Amino acid sequence: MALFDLLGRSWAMGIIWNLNEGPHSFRELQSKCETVSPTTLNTRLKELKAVHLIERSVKGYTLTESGYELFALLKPLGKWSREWAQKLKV
Amino acid sequence: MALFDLLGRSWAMGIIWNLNEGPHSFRELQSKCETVSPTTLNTRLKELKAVHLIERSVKGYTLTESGYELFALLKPLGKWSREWAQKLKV
DNA sequence: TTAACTGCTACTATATTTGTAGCAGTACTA
DNA sequence: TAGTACTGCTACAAATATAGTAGCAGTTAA
Repeated sequence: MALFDLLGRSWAMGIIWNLNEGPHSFRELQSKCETVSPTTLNTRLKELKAVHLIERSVKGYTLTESGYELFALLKPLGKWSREWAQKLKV
Repeated sequence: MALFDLLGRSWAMGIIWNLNEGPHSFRELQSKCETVSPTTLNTRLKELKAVHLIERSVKGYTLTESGYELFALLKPLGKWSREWAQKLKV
């Protein structure tokens, strides 16, 4: 349940989702996650670093091996959510 | 991203996770999610009902068909998180 | 030296969550 | 009939999390 606690915080999954596309700088993440405040972004990044899901490299923030594993599990949610959104509209 | 916004709220995933085991009453959910306040629980239940992921039956709150689909996608996270927790301890 | 970046912090305002108490309804039992 | 014990849920204040804006200190390049 600790995972749900971690992921169930604002932008945690959004950050992981965006980092899958490759390394991103702090400001890049800020613009990708449009309404995230720098305060929250920094807090989330610290938390994700602390549990080794992301790390800082020269190129910016990147997913660790574990981070990629987690993304792989999250990925199907993307497709499902689009189908689910369709159903809701009807 | 609307899905991440919805799931990225406190206890949203915990509720879905617990409801997979079968119908639960309000008070049962409250005791399963130990530190959830009734205010938040009720808010979350309303939100999940609004998007038809859960519904109320005679036996209590239950997952809808969509809800079960979503749980199926979330399920692998349980196994993964245990392995991940192991790594962190080392 | 200046300009334009970078990651990040400080600060206040607003939103969310907690924690506790308790109400109104239903079912059962004495 | 009155009492007890449940139920889902609401009210309210305190604590916490997030947003939004401004700007600092550092690096890079002209």
